[in-house]
Amino acid sequence: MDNDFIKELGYKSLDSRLKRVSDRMSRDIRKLYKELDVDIEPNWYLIFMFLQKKEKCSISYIAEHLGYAHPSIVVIVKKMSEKGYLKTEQDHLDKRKQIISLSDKANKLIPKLEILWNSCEKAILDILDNDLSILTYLDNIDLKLEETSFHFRFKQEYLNSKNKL
Amino acid sequence: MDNDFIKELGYKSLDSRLKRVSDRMSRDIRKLYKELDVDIEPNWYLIFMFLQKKEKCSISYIAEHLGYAHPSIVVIVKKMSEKGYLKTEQDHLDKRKQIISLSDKANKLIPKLEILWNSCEKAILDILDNDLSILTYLDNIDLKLEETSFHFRFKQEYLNSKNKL
DNA sequence: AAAATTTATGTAGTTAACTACATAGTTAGC
DNA sequence: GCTAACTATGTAGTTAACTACATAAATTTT
Repeated sequence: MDNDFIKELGYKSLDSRLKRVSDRMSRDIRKLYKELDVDIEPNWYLIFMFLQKKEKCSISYIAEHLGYAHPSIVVIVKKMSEKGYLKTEQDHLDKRKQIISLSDKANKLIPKLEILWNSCEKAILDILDNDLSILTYLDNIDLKLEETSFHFRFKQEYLNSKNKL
Repeated sequence: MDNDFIKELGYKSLDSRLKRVSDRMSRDIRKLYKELDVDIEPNWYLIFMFLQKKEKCSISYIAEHLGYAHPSIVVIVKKMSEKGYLKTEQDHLDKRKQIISLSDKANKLIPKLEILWNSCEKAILDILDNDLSILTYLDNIDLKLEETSFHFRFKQEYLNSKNKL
């Protein structure tokens, strides 16, 4: 874009900037999934991959390790189960827990999904010009926000400004 | 987070990673706005700032220069007008167009908002460790996606993979 | 000058995240 | 062993973006 106001604002609009990029990417991913008539939602890929690695685990375990709030995972797991991609069994020791795992249907589909995931990966690598150092910056942001939340930082800066007046 | 699966996936989950960071930031910004009982929505700041610069312009002009779809702007402008922060008049030459500008109420509030925006800015600068080079990477991603959409890139990679089989 | 196309705005419904709240089961403290 | 606190899951409603469609006005084509 020629006159991109958000870009012009620089770091001031960092969150809008990040949101805009990720929104564009997920929109385009969704578009191709639709075109190819894939039966799964784009945002299920993290759950598929995580369960490939972990095999069996509970909803809150998934939420914690993906860094999402648990209701987000509850909703995705519900949809994936309805489509037959997940098996759920109750934990015998702790009856509150649901033990989630991939179904046979999921395991059969995964090779096809992997072609899709790998293509997406290549497209990402391409837009990054094979330079992965942006990840270092993202790691650092994550680290800083873990240390002290953005809410706290923002609030402190605000209170400082008020005191100076 | 100790075991962060999204981080572990690296560039493969770039879009989820970007989304997660921006979501966290906007959530925290919203939280402080609520705490301080500010009468405006966090995502209005781009419109306020843009109209400070442009003074008068149409909805689609705003949409184009912020890089959003027009209905997003329509909705925000509607809410801001209802709260009395925007004036709208019909363009005499082109009766389809609405000419939008900041109201007196908006101009009176802006000094207070600027304290907030500046504090947010400082917090962002702080999490970036005063190193703005992440912006260069984002600029580059924007540039690449402008050249060739992510949808096209992803599709090409997918078709290539299919042909190789 | 009529018809076709394009542009500006608006509306309705979708998505993927969230918070706040509810409920049931588990663990800890006394 | 009862009560209180915590944990796992689930539900309802919110948010900010979107697409698809609708309509009216302006512009272009024929």
